Amino acid sequence: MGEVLQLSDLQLGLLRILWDRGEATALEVHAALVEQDRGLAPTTVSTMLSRLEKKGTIAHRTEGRQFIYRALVCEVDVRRSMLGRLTDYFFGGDVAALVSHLVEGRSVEPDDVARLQRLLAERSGGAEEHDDV
Amino acid sequence: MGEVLQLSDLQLGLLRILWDRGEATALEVHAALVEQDRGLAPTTVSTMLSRLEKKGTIAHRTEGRQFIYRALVCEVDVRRSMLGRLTDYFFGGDVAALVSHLVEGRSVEPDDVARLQRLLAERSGGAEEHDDV
DNA sequence: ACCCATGAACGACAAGCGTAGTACTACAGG
DNA sequence: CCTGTAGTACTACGCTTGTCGTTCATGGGT
Repeated sequence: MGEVLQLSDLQLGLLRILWDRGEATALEVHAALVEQDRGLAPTTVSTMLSRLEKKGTIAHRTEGRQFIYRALVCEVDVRRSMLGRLTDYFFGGDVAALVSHLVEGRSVEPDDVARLQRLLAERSGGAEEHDDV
Repeated sequence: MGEVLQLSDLQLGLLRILWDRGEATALEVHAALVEQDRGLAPTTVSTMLSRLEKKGTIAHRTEGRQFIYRALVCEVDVRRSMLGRLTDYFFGGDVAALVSHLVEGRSVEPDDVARLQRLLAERSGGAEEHDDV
């Protein structure tokens, strides 16, 4: 349905800030960026924000002379879309293959394994159908 | 420890071809691209290949007057690196969280769930240590 | 009524990507 | 020896990103 969104690091960073706080002025976004050691000039942030808006990813309303931005795409969608791309690319769209890869990799702790087992059990025992993501 | 590789779609596509066949001339790469409906001029492919080489991602040797390219990075590394980026970004580096997200998503079939359960069982019961990815 | 500060708008610029045409080189066949 | 041809090198162009500086508008304080 919606276009496949292809976001860069910085763009994702801006979005994340908007997701985290719902709305923010350009200056707030800038401040947040600075806090995460991402030091950019305020104007740079504004520029990025405008461009993102032009693409329809975010929008703003005006309050006094400040712009208050908010995201138009939700994190889940972006996440899904970017993950989907990777999945398609490296695993031919086979999500299970991707999961295997992850589980086989070194970075899953025993605790997590247990957690995932529980999750899968729920899933397979599953008469329950959740619609939420 | 190498640099974090940030590859675009097309770049990944070229790499994939090299990974699949080990080595290939520019023309072979072009042909392969065409086969996957990615119709580009041969010169475009060459250009891309050179740029990739300049960045150290691939290399070539000369045979006659043809260049035979091969990848200098392996698929596993690229996969890991790109996946890692996403994981860090969307799940704070928590691979298990990513796996949860995937499993909770709609696209895992019952068969796969079973497969994954087996995998996890192996993993938790696991005395066996495989080194391969 | 005037000036200043604050913040948006506009313009600029370098680098990298996707795309491709044209120039050059060197081997092969006559 | 000369030429055709195959295949790389060079150059170019438009577009997006990251990065800002500079200008412009406007509302608030004196």
